[in-house]
Amino acid sequence: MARRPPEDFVEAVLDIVAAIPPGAVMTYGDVAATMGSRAARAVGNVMALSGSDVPWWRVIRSSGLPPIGHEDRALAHYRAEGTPLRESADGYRVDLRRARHLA
DNA sequence: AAGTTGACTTTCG
DNA sequence: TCGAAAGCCAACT
Repeated sequence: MARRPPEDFVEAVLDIVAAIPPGAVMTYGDVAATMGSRAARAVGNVMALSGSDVPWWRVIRSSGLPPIGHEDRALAHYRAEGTPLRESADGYRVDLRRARHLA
């Protein structure tokens, strides 16, 4: 199982995530791409382990949905920061078109 | 060295 | 617009 990746990888991810301005979001793929890699999954793994110290809710999937199991908490943050949301029938999803932050 | 796993992405029907 | 399948990357056993 994938446990904690080397600190270099972790720090790189945390640095990028911490650089995302309030009200904006980035997809895992974008974060990975910013690091010069496409390890979207590895990024998610890092968030799951060390994401406690960074605004993890600003990192979401390409679908505009936050990580599985954290949709509720993320929503609270989005509403507090004024992140553009698209309200759906039984849920919501971030308006990537406007909230996406390019590094 | 080969197989498994994961807060993913993209393509196809 | 949605669901299933395949693809990819980094790390662990």
